[in-house]
Amino acid sequence: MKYYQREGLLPAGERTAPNQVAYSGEHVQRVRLIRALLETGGLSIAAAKDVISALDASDAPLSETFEVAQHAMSTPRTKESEPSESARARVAAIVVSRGWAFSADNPGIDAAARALDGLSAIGFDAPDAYLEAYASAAASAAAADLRALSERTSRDAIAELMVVGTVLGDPLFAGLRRVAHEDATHEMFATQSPK
Amino acid sequence: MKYYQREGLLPAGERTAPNQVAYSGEHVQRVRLIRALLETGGLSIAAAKDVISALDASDAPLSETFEVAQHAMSTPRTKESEPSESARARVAAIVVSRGWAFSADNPGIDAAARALDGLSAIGFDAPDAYLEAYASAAASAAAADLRALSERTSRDAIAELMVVGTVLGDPLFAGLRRVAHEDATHEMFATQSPK
DNA sequence: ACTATCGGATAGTGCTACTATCCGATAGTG
DNA sequence: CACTATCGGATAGTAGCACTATCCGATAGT
Repeated sequence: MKYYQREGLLPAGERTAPNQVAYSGEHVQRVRLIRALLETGGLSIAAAKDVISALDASDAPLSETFEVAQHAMSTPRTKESEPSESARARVAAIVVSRGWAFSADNPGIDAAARALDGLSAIGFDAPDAYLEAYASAAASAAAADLRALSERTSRDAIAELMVVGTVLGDPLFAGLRRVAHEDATHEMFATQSPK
Repeated sequence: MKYYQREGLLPAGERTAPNQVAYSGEHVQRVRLIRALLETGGLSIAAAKDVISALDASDAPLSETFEVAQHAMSTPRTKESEPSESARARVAAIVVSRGWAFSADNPGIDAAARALDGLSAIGFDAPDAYLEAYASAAASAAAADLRALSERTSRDAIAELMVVGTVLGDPLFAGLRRVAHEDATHEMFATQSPK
């Protein structure tokens, strides 16, 4: 906690006396947020710092705040190698066919392309139907994110949800997909008894 | 590379002479797979080792192989705290309402619950519609995974795709969701010029 | 006055994922 | 057949990250 303050993640508490500091409920919430970003979102301290300072910069335009969140997520813990050009083209093709507007340097393209490269390392060249299913799942999730955003009124509340939702949406999906997998395999290997 | 051999991720090459070793194309595929697991999948060396030794254990039952993959993904880089009981209940309710069969200790439940906790740390209590959207996205992805599996014939090929697909499906989705986000925000902030 | 506690600063720790160096032996070359 | 260059293998060292422990001076309470 003193460590987080040092790193600039957590503001100092309110001075009540020269050697006493009081922490409000807001601080507690902030700590929870930091831990969620670090543990659940898998961000590094540096990335989390970028995210929370974007949250606190209430005067920055929303689009900029969003970019910070996108960027924080693509700060990998281990260095990432370049995806193959064919995988990138594959992803771009699927995305274009869905009519999405995107810029060529969107790091999501590379991230998806790297996943495709990994799959082809075991000889699985993802068919269009597979990619389409994932793209459509991603579109549904993104649409849900947007709807959630539109229900908030204040600029700060929108910025917060935008940033945190960007980071925490992935683990939310990942967890649910794992449960869905278990359900699917229950049917596949009917050997184990259900629930 | 020698490091990977030391850690048991990569088998030794074929001896051609007492001090010469030849590497086949299989080795380079294996290296690609390892790097995909580590960099793209975000696994630790230890988790990747579990995964690849599960792949090589061709005689283990498929359900067991699958569990190894599930477990490897839930080996976090930073220690994870317990999710709140209410968030767990929330996830369980959504999952039950979809009629999924799952065991109470499925780590996906906790992962999703932690994400929910993080969201509520900024005052966002995910509405049912939001969770439903993510659950349905997860179901579609899981179904696509299953279909891909069913197109492979040999037991080894199925095990491989099961394990690697479990690990790499998340980053694939994550990348695509980020592109979808950019598309969505393009419409939201019509200030920047498209493409 | 006296001690106990607090905030703040500095230095140290444990872990992970590599990387560099050394060494003895063999492969290729004249 | 000698000589050097290279190779695999083993051991030790490194860099970065996320903390954690210790010290210190000052103030709060008795």
